[in-house]
Amino acid sequence: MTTSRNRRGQGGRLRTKILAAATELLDAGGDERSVTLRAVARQAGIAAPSIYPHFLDQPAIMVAIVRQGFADLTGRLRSAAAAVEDPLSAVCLTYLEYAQRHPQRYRAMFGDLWHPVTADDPTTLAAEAIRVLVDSLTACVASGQCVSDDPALDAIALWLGLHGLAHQRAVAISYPWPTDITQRVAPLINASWRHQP
Amino acid sequence: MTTSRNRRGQGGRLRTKILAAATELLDAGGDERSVTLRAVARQAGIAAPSIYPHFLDQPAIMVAIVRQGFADLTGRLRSAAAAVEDPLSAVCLTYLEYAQRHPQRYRAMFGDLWHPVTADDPTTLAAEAIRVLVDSLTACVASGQCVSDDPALDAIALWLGLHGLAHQRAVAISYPWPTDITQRVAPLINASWRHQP
DNA sequence: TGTACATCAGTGAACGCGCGTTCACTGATGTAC
DNA sequence: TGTACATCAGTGAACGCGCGTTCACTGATGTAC
Repeated sequence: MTTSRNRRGQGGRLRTKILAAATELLDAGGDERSVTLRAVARQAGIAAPSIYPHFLDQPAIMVAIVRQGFADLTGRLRSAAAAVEDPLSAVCLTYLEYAQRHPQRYRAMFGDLWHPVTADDPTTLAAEAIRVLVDSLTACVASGQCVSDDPALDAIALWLGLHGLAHQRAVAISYPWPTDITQRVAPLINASWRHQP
Repeated sequence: MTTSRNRRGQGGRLRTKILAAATELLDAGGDERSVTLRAVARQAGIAAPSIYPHFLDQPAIMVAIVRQGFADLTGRLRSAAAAVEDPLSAVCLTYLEYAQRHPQRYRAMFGDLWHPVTADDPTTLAAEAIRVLVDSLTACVASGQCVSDDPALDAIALWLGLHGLAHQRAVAISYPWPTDITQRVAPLINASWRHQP
């Protein structure tokens, strides 16, 4: 892609390129096994050892993808939560939309075994995204549009339903889902906490 | 393990042993990447080429594990569905129990990308298990214990909720789930279709 | 009953491959004087 | 303004490893006669 090397002091730019190449591989391959260090280097058009100044080792690349995915998802959810009308629904739909738009990334984020090691491991990152849901539900209850005697728990239950749909959609690409499953299932999932009009 | 080779005509027995070894590896390793052909051979205490008379190639081993898992799960669900009292709840709890007892197998069954190739590919096998849920819900409606205007769709929605919980529990082993999450979430999930007593 | 032989379960050694990682390097870029 | 030099981005070749798979084989088991 780029024809010349980065200028002095701009070496960090390659990191972005590497991460983009790795994400492309994940999205295309549909399997994190295809995100090997050498494959990433090939995709980025660089020599394999050039990755090391930017990533400690091969797993670090996957970790970076997952972190970036969570940052992206959380950002979108926060934007949705700022909607004036029915923010809770907006958050739910945004969540499902993200998973549908980037199924492989979603799978990598939520389908991998989570190894809590550092402060910003996937568990923590996921909790951040879920917190947006909790806050939305809490606000919904506070405004009297929803009812719940335990918003935190109900939000987790709601998230489990969303995750079930999102994950299974990301996995079973060829399963003959009804095309309107989101519209039909999403209301069912949170019907318990929502006043019927 | 076994000290002598199988007798003539009993060669098929090794297949069982290989499959058991592969399942042990999956359960222990927590990652299907550890189920390599050579690792399976080591675990079974045999030479690597000895696997070939029983499995076409390495992926065939994983396929066999998944198929066996679905057969096991579907069998348990059918038993639960035969319960005299509240069969639908029994089916749901059995489902969650299976996933909790064999998290790695559950992940392999439902977390992998599903490639529909043959008539008994994972999609079909999963549909068989889900059918038990559909039938239970339908029976529940027929007996007047539940209400639903579209049992097939509601059953899928119910399954998505179950799957969300089961899968996430299988993945986030260290996540601080409330210990009573099954009891608290399961009723929420299907509250919409169940008459309150 | 004994023996030659076909069959079958399982093995050991070897292959080529892609992987992650290391090492010494190249050559352009900026800086000190 | 010119030049020597340190720095930095990125490379090419090589390593050892575990992998999936192949091949020719061994030796026990059953069977035909």
